[in-house]
Amino acid sequence: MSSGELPSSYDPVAAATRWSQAWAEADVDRADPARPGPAFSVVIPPPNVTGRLHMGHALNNTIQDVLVRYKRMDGFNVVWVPGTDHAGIATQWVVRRQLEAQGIDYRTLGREGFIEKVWAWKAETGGAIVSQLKRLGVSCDWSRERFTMDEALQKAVVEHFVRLHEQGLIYRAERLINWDPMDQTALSDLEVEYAKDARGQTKLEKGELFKFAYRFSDGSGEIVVATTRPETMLGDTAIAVHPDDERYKARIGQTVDHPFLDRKIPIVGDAILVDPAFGTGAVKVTPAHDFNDFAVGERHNLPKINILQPDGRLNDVAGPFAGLDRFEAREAVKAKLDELGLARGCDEHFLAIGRSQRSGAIVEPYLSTQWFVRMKPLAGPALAAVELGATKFHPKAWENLYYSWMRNIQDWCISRQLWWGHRIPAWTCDACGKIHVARQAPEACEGCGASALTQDPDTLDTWFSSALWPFSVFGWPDRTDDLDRYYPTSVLVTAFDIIFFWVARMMVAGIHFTGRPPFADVYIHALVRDENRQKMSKTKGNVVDPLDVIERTSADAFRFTLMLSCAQGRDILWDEKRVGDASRFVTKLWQALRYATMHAEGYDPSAPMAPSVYERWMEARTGAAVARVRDALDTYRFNDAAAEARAFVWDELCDWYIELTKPTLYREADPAHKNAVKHTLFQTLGAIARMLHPFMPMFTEELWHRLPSHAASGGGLVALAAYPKAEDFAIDAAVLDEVTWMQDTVTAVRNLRGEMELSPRVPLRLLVGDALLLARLGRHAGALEALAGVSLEAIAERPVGCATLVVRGAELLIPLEGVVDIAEELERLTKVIAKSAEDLDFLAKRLDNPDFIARAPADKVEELRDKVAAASARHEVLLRSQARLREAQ
RNA sequence: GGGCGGAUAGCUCAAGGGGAGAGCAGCGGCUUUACACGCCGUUGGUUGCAGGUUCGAAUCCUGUUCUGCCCACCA
Repeated sequence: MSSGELPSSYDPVAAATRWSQAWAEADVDRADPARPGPAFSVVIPPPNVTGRLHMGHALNNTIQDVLVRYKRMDGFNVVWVPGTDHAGIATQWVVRRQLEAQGIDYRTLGREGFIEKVWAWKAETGGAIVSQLKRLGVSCDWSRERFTMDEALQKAVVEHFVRLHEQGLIYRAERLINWDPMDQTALSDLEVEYAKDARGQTKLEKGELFKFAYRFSDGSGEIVVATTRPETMLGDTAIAVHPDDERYKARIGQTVDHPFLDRKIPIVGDAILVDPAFGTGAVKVTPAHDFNDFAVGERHNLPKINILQPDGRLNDVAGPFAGLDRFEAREAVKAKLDELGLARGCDEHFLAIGRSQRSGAIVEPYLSTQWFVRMKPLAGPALAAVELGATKFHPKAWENLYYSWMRNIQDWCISRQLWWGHRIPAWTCDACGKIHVARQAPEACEGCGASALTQDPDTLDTWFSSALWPFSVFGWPDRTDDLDRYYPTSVLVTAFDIIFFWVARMMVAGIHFTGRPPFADVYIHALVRDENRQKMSKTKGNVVDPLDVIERTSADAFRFTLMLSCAQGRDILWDEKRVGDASRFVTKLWQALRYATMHAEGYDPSAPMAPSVYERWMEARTGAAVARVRDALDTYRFNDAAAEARAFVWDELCDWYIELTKPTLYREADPAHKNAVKHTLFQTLGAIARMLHPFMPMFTEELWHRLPSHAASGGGLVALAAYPKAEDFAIDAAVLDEVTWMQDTVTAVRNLRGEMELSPRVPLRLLVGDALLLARLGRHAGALEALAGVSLEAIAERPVGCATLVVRGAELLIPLEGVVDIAEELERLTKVIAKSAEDLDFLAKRLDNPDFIARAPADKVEELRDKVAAASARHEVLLRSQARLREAQ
């Protein structure tokens, strides 16, 4: 591209298409295990195939892209695997609703027919999130895109299931599980959520505690129980009391009659379940419909009577109530008890009600035969991996959450009564009922030899396949070059809300199947909330669409905003205004480039260069900035990295260096010096393009190619250029000191102008008495003229009526005749002196403290002595000036 | 009922034992030949509160208040 005349503003839309094409042509994203360099591998947290890009995705993927681009430029063999998750329940729902909208009941299609519809839907709209991701400018290796229902990944899931089963870690059992009566499927404990009250604090909902009496079979009175779910009394098989409760102790072993059903119910003593102080101290026990009661049933060998159908209606066991919905039945049972004179009142009560994460239906504890993973033995090594530091969380505080979950882990219910998902690799013999778990459908029953076997109709929890993601995407269970080269992965970037669902389960599966934890680092990032600290959600209507933001601004500005906001351990409060800040930064940098290109003419990288102290200063500052940005990136402090880079560009390059180049570039000057100035400008901008590329990939590519030095430096894409290293830049302490001194002088003059409200147009003279000082300052005459509007002059004798500046203990005078009157300067000086006295006092007091001298480290004492000396000298100079000024008055 | 964060300028956040910083907002100057999406200068803080440790505390310890979150089977 020709560098010619630069447009006055950056065109993000053109840049996006131009550079994403260029990257694709150059195979920038493409990973090749055969290439050299240490591996840096990342697997994307696969978004749901039903998903649309939201702020969380944008943040999550920008972070990964920053890391991936940084490491790629830094010589690593990088792979970033993208993909999507089949999201069993969510996807089945979406397609089901779509069919319903066309008047089709999905069940009429049959299993095969429905699944075909899902695949058709996926082919048509399922890739939306992928193309949305691309607009962020992320550099995933799209040739490796995976879907958790891909054939290869299905094979991995089968292997996962079969091996765990062989090892006795997967079992089938009748248990009380969480049942969603709306979707009619089992759920894991994690998929059950509890409502939050207005404050979002507690999760109790208003309900009632209904009391009713059971009459003893022998007619010797009644016992009153309290319940929040009266309808479950149809499944009661015991009444529990505390064994030490004097009221009921003697009743243990006796029975009561069920009022509607032909059933005698025993009184049992159970110290674990019963709190004598709560309710009536007697608890009805329904082992088939309550987790606590189930445990009581196990302890006392009680029958478990299921009163529900899968759809939440009562079954035949419920006798007169059969066919009623569970909530209708509740009222009917209460009415009936009342009618029989057994109701004993009702108290208001607050309780936790579990709802399905997906459907929102109130979850029912339900007796059912399902598949489970025995988690305890699997959790041990996964726990140890973090404890021993083989996998590290950033920020570290999240390890606590991981530990607490892993240490109290329960068995995982993995079967789902859904059609869409990984089918369970288990077959039941039609003849004898024997169950076969196998990689392929068995030819014949191992028990009776019959050939008719039926595959388990259920599918697996989506997370059962996600758990394999870090190695299934590389070809596991086969041994592949990818697996050798890229597993374990380097870092997992995700939000805290799926630490249990996903991170913990990947740790478990990864260690169990490969012997190694799946990632070295886990970076947990923040949630993006709205400006009122509310979670973004469709129902609240406060969702900000990342694509809208990109359209209004640019992907580069958007990404930079996210990174500037990305402080560890804090949520991000979204404020569109901040994208404006980032856009201004893009513009600022663009303008700096414009300035550089304006002066490109005559630049010759092979011609002689005569750099001044300012060129060497710029180089040194660049090296320091590179070091700071690298350090921040290496420790996942993205906000610091972005802020350091911005401060460097704005405060050092633009506000100082570019201004310092003007006297040289706009006037006649030594050609070798001019050449060096241009060289430094281009070099610095080139370093900035590379430094910022991970944050703003398209803009920096544009910048890189527009640099007049681009062709000369060999061309190529910045995406493939080397990330700058601090050691590439010479850092000379004397140079830094010299320029800082000049800057202090300029700032002192500007400060005076500000205080005096003197326009920069008003020329001032800067008088120096000391010949040595004058010689030194003389080297910066051009800078002082350009930046502070002062001309240097030697004086033999101090003129009357001068403003005084003290820079590094030296007195500089500015004659005020005809500019401001002496009284005004006296007033200013008095303020300055007051401050100076305060400073000196503060420092001297500390030095006067004998304890400080005695106990503080020697270097701190020395440091303070120097400070006191400097402050004291400055103060003296100021006082003398004041005295002289008073005389002059 | 357990556990984990957070509280610093008007706002959003830095500083993790040595005179509290940035961006935005505010105020006062600048139509300076890259940029008014700009430049220069500048106001603003008893670091939630109360104790303690230390020569020295925003920083470490104890308590406390507010605030956000996670886990848990109280009928």
